[in-house]
Amino acid sequence: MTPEPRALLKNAGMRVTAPRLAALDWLSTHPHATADQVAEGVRARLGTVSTQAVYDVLRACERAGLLRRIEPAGHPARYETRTGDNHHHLVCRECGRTEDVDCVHGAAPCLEPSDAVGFTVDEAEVLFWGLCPDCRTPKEQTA
Amino acid sequence: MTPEPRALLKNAGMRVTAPRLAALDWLSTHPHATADQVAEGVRARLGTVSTQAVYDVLRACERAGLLRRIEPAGHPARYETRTGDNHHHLVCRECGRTEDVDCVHGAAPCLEPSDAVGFTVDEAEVLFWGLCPDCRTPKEQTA
DNA sequence: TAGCTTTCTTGACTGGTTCCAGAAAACGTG
DNA sequence: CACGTTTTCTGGAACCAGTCAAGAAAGCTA
Repeated sequence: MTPEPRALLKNAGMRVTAPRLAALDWLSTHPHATADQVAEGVRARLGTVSTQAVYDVLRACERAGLLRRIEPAGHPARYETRTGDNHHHLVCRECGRTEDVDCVHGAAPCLEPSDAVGFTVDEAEVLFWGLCPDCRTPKEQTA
Repeated sequence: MTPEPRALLKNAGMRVTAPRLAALDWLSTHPHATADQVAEGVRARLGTVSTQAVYDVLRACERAGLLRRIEPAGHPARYETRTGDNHHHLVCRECGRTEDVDCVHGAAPCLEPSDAVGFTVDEAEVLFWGLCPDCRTPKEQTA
């Protein structure tokens, strides 16, 4: 996956810009990063990049299906390059650390609500909430 | 459910205040309302109530287990009096309208992640995303 | 490389929510 | 039912992630 950021962008009919390459590249090695973290990673490679540019890049790539965005309640959004499979996530209530969880029930999990009351459902999102090993320790975290 | 707001508060060891009663009462007939909507409902009954008071009431009741809070990505939080059973939700991407969905797989659904990588999981949240009947019509919504 | 289009920069701004201080009210007692 | 204590309410400022706006600077096509 993420065979080549440059190729991914071209295939999606998007312009190949330095911030986009840097963001995709960095996310491929740092999954589940926040916009802020992506900005840092991109800046470490390119120098100055505006916050706005980072948000634009992330949104453009998300719309093109190159990135998937996860928005755990109470935490800033996170991004990952693993798209296509609707895998699930494990989120730490404390620090927001996010990990992948493969689907429990085969490929398409609880994808079908028992009663959609007229809704057109296009996605089932499953989030597992808990504490990561670091935050479970009795130390006094930010709480 | 919501047998008696007053009794619920007492049982939880909480003080019985007018805003709390009004909020609980209003939510019992208007599930999945936002904080703003609760504020309106409460004010319609009591007159002036500060926004802060509403948030405090909601948070206090949430902590006491009297209310459950749902935070769909990109939409303000919503509250409901139906607690205890970990039922799921159907959310409209457009307007944020939220409906209950009973668990597909018996009582506890996909509650067990296949691999928790050291996390202590305490909740599995399932959100079904789609469009509600009103937003699915070909009209030009906010898109 | 001319030229159009898309993307980046800068900076101000928003909405939802929380924090803070002080004032007011509700509770449990006697 | 007056008391002191505890808790909540008020009003305003602050917060954060994320967005909007204008213009400048790049990328892509010819």
